[in-house]
Amino acid sequence: MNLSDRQKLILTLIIHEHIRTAQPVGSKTLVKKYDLTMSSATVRNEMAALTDCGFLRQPHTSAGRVPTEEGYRYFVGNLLQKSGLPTNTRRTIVHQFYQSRQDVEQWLRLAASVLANQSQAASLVTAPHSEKAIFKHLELIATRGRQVLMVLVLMGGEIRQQFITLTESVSQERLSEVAAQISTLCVRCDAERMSAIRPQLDNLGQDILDILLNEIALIEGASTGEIYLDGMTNVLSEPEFAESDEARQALHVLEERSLLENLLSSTVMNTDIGGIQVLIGGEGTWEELRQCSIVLARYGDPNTLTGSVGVLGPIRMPYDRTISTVRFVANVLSDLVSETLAV
Amino acid sequence: MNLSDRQKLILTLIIHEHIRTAQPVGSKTLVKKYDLTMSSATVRNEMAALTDCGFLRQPHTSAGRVPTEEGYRYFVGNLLQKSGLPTNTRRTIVHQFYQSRQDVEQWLRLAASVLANQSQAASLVTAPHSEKAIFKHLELIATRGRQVLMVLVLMGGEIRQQFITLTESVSQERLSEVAAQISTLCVRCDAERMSAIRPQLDNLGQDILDILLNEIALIEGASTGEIYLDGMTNVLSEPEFAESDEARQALHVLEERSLLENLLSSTVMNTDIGGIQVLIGGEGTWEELRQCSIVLARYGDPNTLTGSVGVLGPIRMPYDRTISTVRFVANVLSDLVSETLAV
DNA sequence: GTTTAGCACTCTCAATATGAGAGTGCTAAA
DNA sequence: TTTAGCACTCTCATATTGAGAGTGCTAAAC
Repeated sequence: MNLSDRQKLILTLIIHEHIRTAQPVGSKTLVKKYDLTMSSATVRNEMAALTDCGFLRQPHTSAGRVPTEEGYRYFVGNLLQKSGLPTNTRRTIVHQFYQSRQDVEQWLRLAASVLANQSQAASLVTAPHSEKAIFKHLELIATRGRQVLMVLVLMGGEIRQQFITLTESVSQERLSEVAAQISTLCVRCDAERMSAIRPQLDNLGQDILDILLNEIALIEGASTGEIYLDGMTNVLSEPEFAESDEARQALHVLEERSLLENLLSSTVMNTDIGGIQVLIGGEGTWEELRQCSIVLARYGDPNTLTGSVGVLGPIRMPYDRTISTVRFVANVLSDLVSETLAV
Repeated sequence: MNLSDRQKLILTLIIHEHIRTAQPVGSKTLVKKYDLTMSSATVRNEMAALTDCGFLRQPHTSAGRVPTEEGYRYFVGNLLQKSGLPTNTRRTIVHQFYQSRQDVEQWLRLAASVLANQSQAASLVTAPHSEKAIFKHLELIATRGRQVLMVLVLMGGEIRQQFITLTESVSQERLSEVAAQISTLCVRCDAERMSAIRPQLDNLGQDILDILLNEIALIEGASTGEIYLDGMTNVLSEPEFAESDEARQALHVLEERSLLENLLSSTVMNTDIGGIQVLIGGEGTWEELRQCSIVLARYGDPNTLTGSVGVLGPIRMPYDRTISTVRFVANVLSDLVSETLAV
């Protein structure tokens, strides 16, 4: 679909105005508010053309125009010029990370919080996760009787803890010995090479290794790391969600882990690090997100650790600002990951 | 305030009916629906009396009656007979815990999920936390350059991980040695006794110990363990929250960690393990929760590890069922804690 | 002394009507 | 190609109305 420059301008202005007011935009209003050099009739003609293209829509015969999903898509794809985040905003964000404790969990929480506040929408951040788990360290801590706390550290800082029950009670010394042995033999190994060292272990060691491998299989099976959410209530204050239960449905997608993982794996996975994916109105697939748009990015290191960051808000969302923010936060996290977690 | 048996009956029925329908209850309806042996006029007289007591309220002159917060409080305090959860419901819940992985995080997540589903409201669960941190084990893992991953395990299974930056690069062997030394010397010690062993350590050990003590102070300073939420969207489907932003405000209390911690510390802390606290309509203090009730319980071991479980829903909540569920889940968690985490 | 039937009264809510306002599309002139 | 002008359409806020539900009061019945 080829639009004239004037049509592009008008589409942009309508979207801009609609995002501001959440109301249908009329030709007269547009001319007045933006001091256009043409008359309202001209604008009306162009609006009619844009409506034919499927980029605008009239809620009813004599209302102004509202952008369609298609209109937003064209806008985001063709008319949006990359705008960076204001320098002082960037500075504020970086400052917050700099001030926080050096703890991955804190960083992710902070990232979610920053996104939610900056975009006044719901945000999600997933912990960095690698498809291939590489072993780093094992710790076994006796708790009581046959109960043992197993702490597993992967390259990249992912930590898993789990209680395991052994067939018989074992002393802490013995446990530490086995843990040290496995840690030494397996460091930097993947699951396959870890299996290979099984013969070198005694009975207890083999039992532990089996549990360990089982756990690693679970981690590799997970499509994403832990998920951090924030700003869910921001979405509820948008006028379009004032009374319908569209908001409930949308937030439900975030709350229900399995739905969210589905969504993430079907969209983010084919995004490059640094790239941005914008899902407008559920893209026909996600019925619950018909009223919402999602801006997603991946962060981390392409071949090893990656995670997702994103924002969920109403379709009527300030895309330029949101995209800049998501991109910036993704970059900050990428930097942090490569500085501290990289293999 | 002393009520006659008949008044108690009528109050109970009105609350019951109002919870079912979310509508004001009239005298005629009540007589018809519950086959009362008295006439509607009698009921009207009693209703007038209950209104004088402040237990009922008329939304407008010619509507039925609606229970006031005071009415709910009297009901919960005096009229609610302890009803256990149906046996098969209990069995289902226990079964779910039995099936889940042996992992505290999973248990808590599951507890939140069970509460949310059973009560069709929002739920919260805090991780078991002790006011006095007792050291159990330290692990130091070299990552890159001067960056070290510190893993701290407390008695009771609380685990903290943090990146620390040393003044100079240190080998993994050396780190393991220091970690083992501190672990051996400090096991079962509180912060004070840990400080006492400082002189026995070399320079590196002292640096690590300082960081460790700092971290422990942070943990002890936290009023609660990690918080797990679920079922936030359940609240949004209640009719009383259909369009106002009361729901937003209420959920905001859950989302904003600091608010929630405030709420928890000011209410749960004076509840015994096994006891139940019911907060109706914000109890005059929590403006944002005017339309909500919260049912809270503590679980764990009174002197060492405790956490909270609770449900947030509309004031118009089936208190008997909710209270039974919260109590039951709290008991299940208490059992799990004493079986696996106890010191 | 309670309880109840009867009745006038009140108030909400849904349905209906009305008119102002905003916006459109079309036509003819610039 | 653009624009002024105009008839037309549709929504939305407001007002009106009547049915329905519920109340409180009074006087009679138990």
